Amino acid sequence: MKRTKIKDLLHGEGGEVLVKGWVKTRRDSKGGFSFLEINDGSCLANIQVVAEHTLPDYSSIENQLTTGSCVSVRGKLVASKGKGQSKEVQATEIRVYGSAPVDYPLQKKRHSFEFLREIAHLRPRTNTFGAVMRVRNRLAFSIHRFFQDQGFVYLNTPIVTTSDCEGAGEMFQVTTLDLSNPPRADGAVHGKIDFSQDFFGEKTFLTVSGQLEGEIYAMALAEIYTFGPTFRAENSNTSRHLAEFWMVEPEMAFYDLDDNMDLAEEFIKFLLSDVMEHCAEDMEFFNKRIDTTILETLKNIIDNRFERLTYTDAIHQLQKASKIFTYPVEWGFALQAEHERYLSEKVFKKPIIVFNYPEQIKSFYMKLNEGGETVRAMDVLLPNLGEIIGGSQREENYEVLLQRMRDKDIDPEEYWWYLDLRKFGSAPHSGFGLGFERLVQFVTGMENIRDVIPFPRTPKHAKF
RNA sequence: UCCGGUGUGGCGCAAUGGUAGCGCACUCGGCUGUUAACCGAGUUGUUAGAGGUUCGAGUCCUCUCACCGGAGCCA
Repeated sequence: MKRTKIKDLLHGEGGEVLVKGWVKTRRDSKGGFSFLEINDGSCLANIQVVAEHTLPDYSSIENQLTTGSCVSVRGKLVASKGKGQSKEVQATEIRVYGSAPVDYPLQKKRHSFEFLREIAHLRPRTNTFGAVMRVRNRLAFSIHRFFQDQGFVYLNTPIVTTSDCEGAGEMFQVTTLDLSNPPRADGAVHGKIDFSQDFFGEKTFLTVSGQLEGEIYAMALAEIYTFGPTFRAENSNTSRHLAEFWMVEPEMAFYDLDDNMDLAEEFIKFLLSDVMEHCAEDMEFFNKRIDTTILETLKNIIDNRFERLTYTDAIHQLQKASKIFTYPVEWGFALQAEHERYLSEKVFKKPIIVFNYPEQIKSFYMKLNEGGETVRAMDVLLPNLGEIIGGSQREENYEVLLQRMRDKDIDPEEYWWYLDLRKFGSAPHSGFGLGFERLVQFVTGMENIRDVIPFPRTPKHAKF
């Protein structure tokens, strides 16, 4: 007999069923039976199993039916005689796959997320992490659907790369050299390490972004997107940063900055409404237990147009604010978290897109506006979260790009292939990057980014 | 990395410088178509580590470690 998932069971017809899952809790009745709450991860809800103590072999398995144990239950799906659930399984046979001794760390009560991080191998069995991972899964799925429906090509960019100055952050070096005795140039004991003897014959790193490679394929397939892991070796200790995280990076030929912003806004709205529709039960849970405003917040975002303002207008808005900021508000300086929050949370009270940033504070590949003071960069800022998307129209003019690289001390030799894209059949194009974990964080209302990825990697932490 | 905070039974938390306690979990007993069940009893601690001040330190001081929050960097 095939196992029925609890998700399907709860809408099922009744009759003979086979359920397999983990015991959340057991309540004994001296009326000669016990209640088992079983969860199999297919949904948030448990199924209640009624276990008569007259079942064959019940006495021999009774002390194995503990919180955390894994069981297989054959029985009949019937209407529940008790309150609190409409259906339950009247067991006719219970088998224990694996019992859980009393030192099972998950108790029938709330645990702190700090504690659960220490037991990352067991935390998926909690309500919260089950719900987070189902939502995360749905978001990943709908990211693909959004782009696939519009004919974008899913592109896999390399994890190991030789570019070491994309400017996105510190990089993890990848090497197979013997670190206790690396080969040295000209044999000197303290000479420079000779990376020509390394696995790839030169210095290599884990990627910080697939954007530049994405642009290559956008210059052939027109519309592509990447969705993969990225790595930053920054010593960032915040609730919004990971050393290993997943990023979505669409890159589109023939898109200008306005098209880019349109796509970003449409993208976010699509993802939010999709998850509200398809993860309704889990989202209700978040709204009840994690953040009581989350459903309202998401709905607001779906229903309202993102406020778009230039960096210059943002500065004006901040300058006329009565609030005293810790960091100076002056044209040419980067917007600080406190500035971004003030704009999205206090002034506009909704997502905002700031665009046309000063040229000096943005990357070399962003398209220079006329006048040369600003570049066509844009950031999507969400209330309570901050930056979720960063993007730009790319510089497609060969000479301008070359000059921008020189101005920012970037060796054009190293990016010869990137420059070639402007030399041979250049085209206006744009793209953006979305931090996947930040999206999951925002949608679920979870406060710490370490709790929306199965196994978080942060400074001094790579366990599991 | 900087600033601030926290570290006490398995988990969540108390404790003016003066005998380390409560809730949950666990064990035993009672009760019940139960719902984070309930009622009664019981077990569980080198108070993160090292040093110092003091008659006396969980509490004050110094250092180390870990974790949390905020900031910077960014997605």
